[in-house]
Order: sequence, then structure tokens, then C-alpha cells
Amino acid sequence: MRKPIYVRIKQQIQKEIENKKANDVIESERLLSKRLGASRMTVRKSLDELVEEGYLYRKENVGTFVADRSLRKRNTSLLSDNDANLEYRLINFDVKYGMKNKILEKLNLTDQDSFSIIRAIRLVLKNDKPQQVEEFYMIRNYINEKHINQFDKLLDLSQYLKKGRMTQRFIPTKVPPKYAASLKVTMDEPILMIEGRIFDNQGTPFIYYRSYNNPREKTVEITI
Amino acid sequence: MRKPIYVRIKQQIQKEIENKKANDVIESERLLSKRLGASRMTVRKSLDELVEEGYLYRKENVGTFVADRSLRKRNTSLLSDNDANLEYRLINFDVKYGMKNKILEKLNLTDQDSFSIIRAIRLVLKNDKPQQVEEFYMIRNYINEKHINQFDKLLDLSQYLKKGRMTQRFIPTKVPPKYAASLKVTMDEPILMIEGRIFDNQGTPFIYYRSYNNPREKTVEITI
DNA sequence: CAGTGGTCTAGACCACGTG
DNA sequence: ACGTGGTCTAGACCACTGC
Repeated sequence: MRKPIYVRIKQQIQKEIENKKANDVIESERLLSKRLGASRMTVRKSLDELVEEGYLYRKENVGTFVADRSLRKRNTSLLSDNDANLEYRLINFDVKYGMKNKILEKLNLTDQDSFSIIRAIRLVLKNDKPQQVEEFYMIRNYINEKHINQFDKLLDLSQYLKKGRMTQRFIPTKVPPKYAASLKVTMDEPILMIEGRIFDNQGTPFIYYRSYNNPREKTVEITI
Repeated sequence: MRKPIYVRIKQQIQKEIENKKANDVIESERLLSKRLGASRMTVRKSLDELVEEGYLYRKENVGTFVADRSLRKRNTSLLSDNDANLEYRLINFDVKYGMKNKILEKLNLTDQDSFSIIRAIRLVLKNDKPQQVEEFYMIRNYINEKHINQFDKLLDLSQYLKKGRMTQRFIPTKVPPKYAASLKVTMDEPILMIEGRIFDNQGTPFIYYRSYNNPREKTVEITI
């Protein structure tokens, strides 16, 4: 399927507002419609999405304005930080047919079921400082086989969110001894563990992950 | 302004799917349009919102289906838990013209500015068990004067989110001594503090809050 | 008064999944 | 082949703001 017009227009507007200051007014919907050669409803669909994502805001009967950059949505910041300074160091990768019961429960599986699970564990660093350790457990037949050998694609969770939903839990705890050294955190220090699951539309979980965050280095923040 | 048609239709559909099971198919957009007497685009707008909020999901070229209840969006669950069992106990309420610098910084204020800040602190209980302590700091001239004496309305943050945005930080820490007794938590136990700010469209913060969550009682979870 | 965003209509064509 | 969701059009009226 070729790219819809409203996506092209959305990207076009996104590009144009990069040069504008926060709270600058942009062209009216009718002008954009004329200039970009699309109906007003199509332009509106583009604007709707940009408003939803925090790029723009509207004042009724007045106009559409550029939003402050800090207000753009980042509700998946925990994992898909688009930060060029991040380095990922794989600690463990395997495909298993069994798994600890604690993990199976999270994926609504029992050891009677037939399944195989991809497990990946990685350390995330920023400017050589350890940020977090992430553990992923993914049910294999939900995963695109082509991605299994490309960790960056495999572990980019945003792709799975498009067609499903995610829950995240925030749990204060102590660092697991096995990760204390990697994270350079003392055993007694309280750290933040984030436990997440990704569900398909039917409500079946197919990815479970945990991340242990170094409180000295990483602030977990979301914008909604 | 009277209620738009798409809102009425949205509520209607919302009511109708309460009686359906997860993954049941609903009527097609064209049928809904005919039955409810609105154009297909209007029906679609209602459905779009219900999909966005996790009530429904669509399969291209196939149909629209009822989503699993657990997948409905709850990204503000931290505060506006619509849970009937919750009890709120006000600990402190005042309106001040000065405030600790740490708080002022969060609201982008200095003590040179002219302002007054509403401070409210409350304990949240569920079945008599302490869940969390919440501290709110709100710049007064952003707040509807009528609400100031109605704490439930004043502290319902969802109203402020409609026309602005919120950031939340998750910080593992130890319980502040002054709240240890209220929360029935020992001083050494790691607890989860959530720090949030609400911004207007211009990017100016006008509410700052903190919540200290009892890890034994309360699980902080969001669904996106 | 002119212009804005918000809503709404009655069509249309497309690609695709399922029977 | 038929029905579905996804996209798109070219209008329209409304309530409201700011000049």
C-alpha cells in the first residue's frame, strides 16, 4: 500500500515546524489545505495526530500553535530512547523450550504448553556509564523470524506496540546480586525495576520484560 | 455548545459493548452509520476514539472487535484511580505566598515572582490500608476558584490534562520519616516516589505533585 | 465582520480477507 | 464476489475570537 496523503502532509508539517519557536502560530487549516493540495479533512487528520503527539496545540476559534518541545509525548521512553549516545551490550541470548515458572506465568503459559521463548539480556550504557539492565522474554512465534539475528530490530519494542498494548509496573527494590557489578550499584541501594508486558489485541501477552535502572544515572520519565 | 453527535455515538457504543465478550465482532461502520443515523465519518470518529482508548480494536478488511477489558488505557492510574474503595484523608491544606525553593524551581518560579500556591497533602487508603501519601502544589491563578473548597474536584488531575500535558518521574527512595507512620512502612524499606508536573500548552508548569507509594499495598501500573 | 477551529454529510475509490 | 476497514473529497453550518 502506498503512503497515504495525510502521512506525507504530517511529515511535511513536522519538518516545517522544526524551524519555528514554541507558541508560534502556523497556517490555518484552510490555507494548509490549499497550499498542500488536499482537502481540509485530510489536513485535519495530519494535525490531529501532531496534536495528539504533542507537536502542536490548538486554541479554538483562534489557531494552531507550535508546542514546546519538552511536551512531546514520550510514553515509551523507558525502552526506545532515541538517544544516539546509548550503547547496548548483549549479556545473554538464547532460545529455550522451558523457563522458570515465574516467567511462564507472566506470559500465561504452563510447562504443559508447547512453545519456545527467546531470551535476551542486555546492559545499556550512556557515555560508558551503566544505565540499566534489561531482560526480555518473547514468545517465538509472535516474532518476525527475520529479526531474530538482528538484536536492534528484535528489541525495538515500538513495533509491537502498534498492533497491541503494553502495561508497565514500577517496583522499588534492591539490585539483584548478579547485576550489581554491571550497574555499579551497591547492594543496599534502592533501585527501580520496571516490569512490562506486551499483549496482542486478543489480550494474550507475548513479551515480558524487566529492567533494572541505575538510580544514580537514569531518571525514568514519561510524558502523556 | 451542545454535545456533538460523535460523543453521543461513542457513549452509545461504549454502553453496547459492555454486554459483549472480548474479541466479539461489532457491527460494521456502514451498518452503525445506518442504524444510528449518522454519516460513516462521524461513526468512524467515535470508533477511532474507542480504539485509541483500548475499548475496541480493528482488523483491516475484516471488522471491529471488542478488546479485552484489561487492555483499556490507564495511563493516569496513579492519581485518578476510579476505585470506589478508595478513601482520602486530608492531612494538610493551605494557600501560601512563599514556598521552599525546591518546590518553586519545579514550578519555574523564584521568590521574586508574585504568586500564591495551594498546597494539599492527603493520605489515600483502600479498605483501611494506607496506599500512598500525595503532596500537591498548584499555582492558584491556574485553578478554578470554585473548586478550591472542594478537594475532590480540586485534586482530580484529569481535568487539567485535557488542555495540557503531564510528565511523571519514577524514583526509588526511602520513606520520608514524617510519612513512615501514616504509610505503616519501616524506615529502611525502599518505596516508590512519583514526581509529576502538569504544564499548560505554552510549556509552563502549574501543578507539581509527589506521591509516596506503599510498596506492600500498591502496585503502580500504567497501560498505554 | 472576517477568520478560526469543531463538527458533519454523502458520496467515492482502494486493497484486501473470507466465504 | 462481497463486505470490510482505510483514505479522501468538496462542500456545509456552527460558535466563537479578535479586530
